[in-house]
Amino acid sequence: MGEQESMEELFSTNENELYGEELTAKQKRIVEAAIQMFSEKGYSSSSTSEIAKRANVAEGTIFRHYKTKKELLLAIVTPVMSNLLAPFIIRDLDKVLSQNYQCYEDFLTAIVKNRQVFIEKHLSIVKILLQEIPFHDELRSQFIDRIGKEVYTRLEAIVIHFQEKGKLVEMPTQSAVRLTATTIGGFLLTRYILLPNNDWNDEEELKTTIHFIMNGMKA
Amino acid sequence: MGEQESMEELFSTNENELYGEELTAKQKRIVEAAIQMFSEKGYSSSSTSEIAKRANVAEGTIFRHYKTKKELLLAIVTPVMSNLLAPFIIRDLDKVLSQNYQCYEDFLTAIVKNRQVFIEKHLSIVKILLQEIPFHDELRSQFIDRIGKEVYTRLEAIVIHFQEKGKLVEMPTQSAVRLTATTIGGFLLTRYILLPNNDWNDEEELKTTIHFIMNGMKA
Amino acid sequence: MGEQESMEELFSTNENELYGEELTAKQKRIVEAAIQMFSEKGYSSSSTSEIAKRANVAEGTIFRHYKTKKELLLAIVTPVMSNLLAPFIIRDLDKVLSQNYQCYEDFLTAIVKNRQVFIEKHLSIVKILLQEIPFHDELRSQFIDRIGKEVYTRLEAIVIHFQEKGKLVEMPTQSAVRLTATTIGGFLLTRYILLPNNDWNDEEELKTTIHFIMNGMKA
Amino acid sequence: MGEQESMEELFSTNENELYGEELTAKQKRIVEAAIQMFSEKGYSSSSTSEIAKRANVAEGTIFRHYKTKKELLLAIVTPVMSNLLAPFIIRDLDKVLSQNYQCYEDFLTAIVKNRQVFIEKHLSIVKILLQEIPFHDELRSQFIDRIGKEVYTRLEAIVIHFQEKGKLVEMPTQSAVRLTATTIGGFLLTRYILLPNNDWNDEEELKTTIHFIMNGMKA
DNA sequence: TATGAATGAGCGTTCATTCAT
DNA sequence: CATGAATGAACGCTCATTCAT
Repeated sequence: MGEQESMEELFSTNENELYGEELTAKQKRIVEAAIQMFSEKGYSSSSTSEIAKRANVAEGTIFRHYKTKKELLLAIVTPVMSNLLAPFIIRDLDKVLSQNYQCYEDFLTAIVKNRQVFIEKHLSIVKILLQEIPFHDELRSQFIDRIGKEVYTRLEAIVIHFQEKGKLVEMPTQSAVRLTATTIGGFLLTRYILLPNNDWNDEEELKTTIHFIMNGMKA
Repeated sequence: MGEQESMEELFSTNENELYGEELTAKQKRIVEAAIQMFSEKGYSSSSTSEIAKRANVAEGTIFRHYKTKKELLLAIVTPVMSNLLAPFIIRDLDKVLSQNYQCYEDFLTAIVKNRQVFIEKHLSIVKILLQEIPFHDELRSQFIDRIGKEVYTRLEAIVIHFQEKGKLVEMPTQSAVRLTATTIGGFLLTRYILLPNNDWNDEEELKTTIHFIMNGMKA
Repeated sequence: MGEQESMEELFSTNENELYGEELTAKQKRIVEAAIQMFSEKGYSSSSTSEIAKRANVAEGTIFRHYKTKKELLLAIVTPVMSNLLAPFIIRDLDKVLSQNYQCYEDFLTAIVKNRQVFIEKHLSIVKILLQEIPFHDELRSQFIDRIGKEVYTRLEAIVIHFQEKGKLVEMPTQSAVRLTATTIGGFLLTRYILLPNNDWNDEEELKTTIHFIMNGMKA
Repeated sequence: MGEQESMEELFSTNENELYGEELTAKQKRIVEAAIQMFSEKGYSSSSTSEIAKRANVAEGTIFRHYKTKKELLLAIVTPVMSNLLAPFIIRDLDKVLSQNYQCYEDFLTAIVKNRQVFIEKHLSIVKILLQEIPFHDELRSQFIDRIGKEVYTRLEAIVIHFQEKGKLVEMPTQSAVRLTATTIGGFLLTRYILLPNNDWNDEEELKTTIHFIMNGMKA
């Protein structure tokens, strides 16, 4: 109970502050219009003129706040990217590791649930991020170098932890990490991007997915 | 043994014939230049004038062969899409099902290996396909309706087959299918799109992945 | 005398307001350049890029004010079309009819003089209008349905009026109208379009033309 | 009677020979397709590629027979232009003049009827000619200098002839010519170009028109 | 700070014409 | 003689960005 709570806390992100209070009303409208357009038609097929129209703002106003169209993209996408995998980067992650086996399942469950809330809230932006990562070096390097690697390191630590306890099959750590990550990632991708229109029983589905991972990694 | 061979045959695609012999030399150069550009900068950030330049062809020549830029995209991407998941659509898939447990692993192994060859050969196009599916209704509906659903039906048949034999945990069929599909899909995505620069031991990795699925789905 | 004056008033058009005051300086230059080009080389042989050059304006500027090249054409041509035959549509035309025979000649004289002033002022545009009517449904239907038919009705009323007074030969009304209209129209066409370079004695020519009509329609 | 006949002969044009026998089957199809397109959408909005398509001929074939698109236009339009006013240029026109007053009406009637047949046969080409004359110096100068002036001279001779006989009002010859020419021209223009869809009683209408001219020119 | 008119480079596409087959 | 692939200039139009107000 107390554990649950503390974990929830652990991974919580104050989403209200993705973009700070410093955004003016017009800026907010610009950002919202841009998110809408970018996710609908893609970044490079969206025109600043239509963004301005949807935001009910003069075209020049966009460029007062964001020097270029690309800067607007980055302003939208980087905070989400930073926060998306934030829970894995938290310092006291280690504490979690010191807990017992059941808690590993709980840990996975909690983290996935938490990320689902986050993704649901920022689904459009997540889509934009996935779309644009391949074409913008800043995004890609930030994602891979800063975020991907950190997450990998954390997950590696977890896996080693459980492998040492003899609870996980002897497989290359890298594979174990990848299997966990891609299973969860695959689930989230399917759930929110590929087949969002299926009628998902989220509770059930999550349980199954975690079970599948645990089973798969067992000896 | 003989089985292996026949299966290999079963799933083989004559990649040389993705685009028939009917392509002229210039057409080939156009298609190649377009593939290069689309995968580098994305479809809508690629200009027909630069494609022409790279193909060493007059811009008008592109439009003699493809009425529009979009038609060029589709000409590149649809054959790959059709063939990508073709092995799952083969009629005598059912025969495979009548075989024993070990053969299921073999079946998965064979199919993944085969798809790896295909993907490696057409990696750029696969990337383009993934990028553009969200923005082109023709692509999306073709992918989901015609291909996705067929594959799902086949995989469902396989899963039910093994569930009936009592070899698979009692989980919702849909989940079982999704877990298999997303695990393999997740592996391929990671292997070729997200982290292609890792130094992968493909043989080992595949074995682990299959094992993981089999384990995960066991009771 | 006083009558003459009031009639002159009756048919006067404030040509200064063909295009309202709302046109900016650049817009005026665009419109003028377009009129020049369209009348010189025809609408579809005039390029927006050369119009821009002649107007000393960036090409994009044209499209800020007129969504398409065709919209530019219509913006130029429709006000002239509306005003060209406007005098025939005036409500109190009937009053004119209640006057005596001499006044009919005066009426024709006044109307033709008035239209000559208008045509001289907008000659280029009238040429464009005549050229483009066959190829633009909006123009043709507007000209025939809205304007042509109204004018016809008015002229018909006049002719019937004088036929009832026994002053005109018994001919099919339609023919009488056509003869009047085509005689005047033929004169204007010859005067301004076909042989504008003849040295015309306008005063004399008009008198002769009216006399010709009056004579021709007499019993 | 014999007179009538000889006049009919006088003005007859062997329309079959507008374009000589030397046209190959493909050339005929090209010319026909071009006439269709030019009159539908105008010369400069018609593309050689669509003309080729409609003629069921390769695009290159057009340029084998006509060096340029413009040459094709001229090949279509000049024979019609030459023949359109041909009757006025005939040498023995003078003979006609030596005849009496009734014959003048007959003369006008015969000439108009004859030209109606010609126009009906080549209506599309006449339309093209009218459209394109303002934009092609060759056409305009040929029309004005060679044809217009000749016709004018002939008509002038006729008018002077009748004025000398005291049968026509003393008006400037130029005006008299113009009135005749524009009345007939105005009729033909209205009949075939402006309001071809009215249900015309050609016989009646022609009689009225001629009467109108005769009346108008009487003292 | 916010505007929106103005820009001119660049877009996808069409064009009349050429020429090897 | 006929073809149609190839051309590259020119087309109408859109774009991200600038800047005077």
